[in-house]
Amino acid sequence: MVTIKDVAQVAGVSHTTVSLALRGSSSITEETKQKVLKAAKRLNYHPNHLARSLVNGKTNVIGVVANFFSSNFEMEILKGIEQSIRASDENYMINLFATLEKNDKVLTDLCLGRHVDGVILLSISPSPEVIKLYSDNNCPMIVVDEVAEGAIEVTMDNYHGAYMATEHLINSGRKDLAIVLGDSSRDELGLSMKERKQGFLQAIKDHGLKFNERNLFYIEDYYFEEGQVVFKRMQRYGNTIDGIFCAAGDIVASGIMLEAKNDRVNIPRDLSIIGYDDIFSSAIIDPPLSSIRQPLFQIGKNAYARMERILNGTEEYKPNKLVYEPQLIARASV
Amino acid sequence: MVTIKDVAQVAGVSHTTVSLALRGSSSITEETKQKVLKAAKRLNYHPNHLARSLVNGKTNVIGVVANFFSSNFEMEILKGIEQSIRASDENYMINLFATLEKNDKVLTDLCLGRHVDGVILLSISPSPEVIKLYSDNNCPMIVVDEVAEGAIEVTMDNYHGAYMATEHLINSGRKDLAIVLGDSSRDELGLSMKERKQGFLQAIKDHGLKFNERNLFYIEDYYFEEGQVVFKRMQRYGNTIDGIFCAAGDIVASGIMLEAKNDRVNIPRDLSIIGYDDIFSSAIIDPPLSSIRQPLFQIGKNAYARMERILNGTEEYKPNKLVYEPQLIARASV
DNA sequence: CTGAAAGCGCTTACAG
DNA sequence: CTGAAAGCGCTTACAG
Repeated sequence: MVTIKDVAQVAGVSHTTVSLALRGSSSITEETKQKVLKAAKRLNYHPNHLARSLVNGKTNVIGVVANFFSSNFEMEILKGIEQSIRASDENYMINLFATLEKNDKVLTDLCLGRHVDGVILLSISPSPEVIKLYSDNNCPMIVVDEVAEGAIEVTMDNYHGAYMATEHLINSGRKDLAIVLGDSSRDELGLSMKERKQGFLQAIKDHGLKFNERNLFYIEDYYFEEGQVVFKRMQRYGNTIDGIFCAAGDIVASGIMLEAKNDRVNIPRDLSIIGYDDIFSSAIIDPPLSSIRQPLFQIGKNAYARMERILNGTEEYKPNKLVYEPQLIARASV
Repeated sequence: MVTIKDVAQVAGVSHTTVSLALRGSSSITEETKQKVLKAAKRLNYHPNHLARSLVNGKTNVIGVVANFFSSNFEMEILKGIEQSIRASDENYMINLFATLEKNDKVLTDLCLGRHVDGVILLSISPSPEVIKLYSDNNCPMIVVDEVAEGAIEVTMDNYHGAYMATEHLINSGRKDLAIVLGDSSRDELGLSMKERKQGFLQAIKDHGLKFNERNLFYIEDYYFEEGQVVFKRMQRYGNTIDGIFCAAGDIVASGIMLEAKNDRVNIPRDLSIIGYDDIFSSAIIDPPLSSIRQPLFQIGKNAYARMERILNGTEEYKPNKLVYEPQLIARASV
């Protein structure tokens, strides 16, 4: 392994000079600088990032933490982050951490173990202790889609989205509504699901309808197949459901639709359904699926750009809240 | 920031002892060990990973490099990797690097800058120099979906997949076939696209048909919308195309189908189409899209598990080749 | 303009 | 069983 000392030896200077020259210090002659650069090139020298970070106190990596990265929500946000990285000429690395349980442990280690300069959490809810830890350690934290008093909170108006979706069902004459919620944390509903449930219930109430608790369904992993299972569960008792708000998203909604089709249930004649996320396929399935669109790409893009500005000192780190608005996309499934 | 010395002071021992105790050295009394653990806990001590890695010479991170992570191919592989991580009790971190150009630069820096202990490349083709660099530095490299003589190569039989797809079209009576290729590298076709093209042409030849060069189409970003554009391009000249092999994947194929529908072209009566990847929505769009399925999830799972075994010494790192077989999923679009 | 020294926070022989 | 010392590869005052 070639180190700064090897370069120094070849260039015939001290390793201090190499360090200075390599980072373009103005106190180095153009001549010695060239010597150093040439030697570095010849030896194919690359600074050891660990050593550098250890003394600098910064790692140049931004951590992105989520329960998983393989679902549509995370994927769209990642797309935005990627685009932002490309548009920038800074050089932060993105470190993805998938963590199902023990969030606090991972987050604590990320910060205190000096793995990252800042973090972006996706649908992860940090405890107040962790938030304080980050704040005490000057490690900026942007939390997307969850509550995090004391950090930068970026949320979508899920209440409003759900309200619109539900109203859309009601306006088309549906009366016996069901809701499908996603519950990946396995103990408590995440922020967005909580809000969607509230929006759904409120819309029902505001329109003088009643909600039957039996019409509350849960899925866990946001898989297509879970939608199929949910539909079967719906059929178990004398089913009078005529409208489904699939708050768990379009993929699950698609599964419900396929099973409904197999079961000769005509959508939207016998049953209306609306999803969430407006994924690309929703426009081309049969019938096209109504949905609620969220600006996930933008959110990812902005979150990264902001983190970058905070880390390079262009913007001050100041905990606050930012809410994005969803949009109803009405299609033939309702 | 609390360091090992702070813990030592509180525990009333030397920092050496702390280091030993924390990692469960057998040469430490149970008593002092407890003292140390208590002190560490009280101070909320977390070892600085940078310092630790610097002296260990290993980082405990595995780099996953791709052009982007937001497409279906990468997503499915990521799913597999995630599952593998969860099934394991080792503690490697996954570092995702998205890099459009200058692959070699990134890869060199990853290795020489000691960012990672090993890398998994997705559809990224490393130069022979880089492969040698990794090998010289004892940094294992697994390359998925590309050529990499001297590293572990994991590929899918794209030639065979394309051949099956094309034959499927031909068997249903199609004669004037088109192919849509993805070309994200912007200079040379990637391995899988090259192979798919060959399989396609060979099948045509083997069945005594002819290929019209005009029927060769390219897209760049694997976007749904590009499929729509491609279909419009197909319509430009007196179109006699009656079968499309969308080697660029199901998302693009879906775009083609939507545009065809809008144009009152009946699938499969007037036009057959088959995609690649068998994404979840292919089963529910109208009509259901034939496709070629690849075991991406398995590939991701196995690649990670293997890397882990190599890094912890359970398996020897030995460059070789592994080929996975694709599977034809016939649906109504052909 | 350049170099010797100290230090970042850890681990690992080596004494005792 | 425990501690003093050296060292990982770098950067940053501080002299000269």
